[in-house]
Amino acid sequence: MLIEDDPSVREGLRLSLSRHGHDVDVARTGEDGLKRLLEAPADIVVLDLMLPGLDGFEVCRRIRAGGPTPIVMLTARGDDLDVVSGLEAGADDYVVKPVRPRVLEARIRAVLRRVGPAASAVTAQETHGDLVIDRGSLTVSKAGIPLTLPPMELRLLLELSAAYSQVFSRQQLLESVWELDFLGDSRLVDACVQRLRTKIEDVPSRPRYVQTVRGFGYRFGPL
Amino acid sequence: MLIEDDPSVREGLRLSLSRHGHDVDVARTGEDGLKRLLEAPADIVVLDLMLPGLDGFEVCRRIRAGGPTPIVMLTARGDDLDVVSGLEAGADDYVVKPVRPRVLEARIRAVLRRVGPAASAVTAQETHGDLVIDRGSLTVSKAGIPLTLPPMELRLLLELSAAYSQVFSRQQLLESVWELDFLGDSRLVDACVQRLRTKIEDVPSRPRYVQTVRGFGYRFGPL
DNA sequence: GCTGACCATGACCGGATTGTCATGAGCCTG
DNA sequence: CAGGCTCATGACAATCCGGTCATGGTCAGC
Repeated sequence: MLIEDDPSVREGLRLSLSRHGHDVDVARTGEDGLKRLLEAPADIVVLDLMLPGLDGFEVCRRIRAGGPTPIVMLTARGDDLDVVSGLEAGADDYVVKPVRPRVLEARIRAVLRRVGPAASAVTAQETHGDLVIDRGSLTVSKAGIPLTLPPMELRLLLELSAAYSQVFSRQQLLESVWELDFLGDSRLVDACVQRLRTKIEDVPSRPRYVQTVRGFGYRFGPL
Repeated sequence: MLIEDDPSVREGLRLSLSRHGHDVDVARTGEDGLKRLLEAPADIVVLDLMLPGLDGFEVCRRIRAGGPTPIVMLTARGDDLDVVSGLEAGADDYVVKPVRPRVLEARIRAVLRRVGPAASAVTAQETHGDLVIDRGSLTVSKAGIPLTLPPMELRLLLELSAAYSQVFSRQQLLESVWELDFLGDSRLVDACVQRLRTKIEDVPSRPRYVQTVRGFGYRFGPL
């Protein structure tokens, strides 16, 4: 995943990385990058620091909070201080622009070589505020306290959170979570959502995670 | 382990690294460094490229051949080509002199952070609380007392503990542990888990090691 | 061939979970 | 402002699920 706002740099690097055999996904902003990473985790992230909107450091910290995905920072600022703070924000390497594609490629390989074997063993977990969802161990914890969710509620949560901010109709959820194709109306989903909310929300009537979209269905994510 | 021939650079870096809490061993030549690494393996090697005698690249390759010890290259030559060949020789990072101690420190930390968890996984022996699993000798002991586990229970334990905290469905376990592809339901896995628990758990009804994930399967690891 | 350990299977039980329903609150629309 | 639709809430009984046990089969070692 390449997160870079400058179109010429972006396309140049994308081309070069593709040529070296990488399957490259690109994002223009930090928000966009984070969103995509939730949907499709990447093996490594190349992250520009100077981004519109969310700051590169912040993006780095959030990626790091969400999992062990390695990060190579890419920036025009080569101050010692910048390098140090970049690495301390959780980056695995820090490369100063202008960068030759060959060098970036070599550094990416060095990081991937190191990470490679371990990466698969580490569980993928997402963090949303004080809610942590670990898809490997199928555990959910809130503010550090582990929750034990019943199967259906857990499946519902996994399904919703996998597609962050996407709206699901009840019909869709009945099919994907319950594997039923139900004809007609059912309040089944409502009931499950409700039970889930009592466990993961602070104030179930003012949900922060599972939102109701009146007339359509439900959605995972903040307002 | 710091391998550097220039006395002033060597002492400067040694001081700075010590101050940051590292236990630094130094060597003046590549031969010397390699010899010492055999006697006392280091957590990481900082390696100057311009060495008398054995060439830095060669040293790097030999260290790499000997094990997964991470290497940070340190050199005055900052050509793109040098960087690329240094990384391809197996270095984890490549730093160009003159280097600020803080920057080197930050880069060392970044490499160690990444390597840390993997390095300890090298041994064939895992310890989980008072339970020790040795994959080499296929022995398991609890609180120092060796246990003799029947084949199936042992295989189950090895399989589950290999992917720490990962959830396995009964179906998956039947395939990976029993090498059956069973259609439909069977209490086989449950029964084996139960027998295993009576041996490795203090309180089988409150397991610390093999957890039930209701509706999904089993998992090795704490809640 | 005998013996004992180990393994697979099925039945059963208790408790957690779930789907349904009735009721009431909340929100748009006319 | 009232009506109607949508959703939240709480209760309840049927169901599902996993733990436990008893039984019989298989295998290795003696």
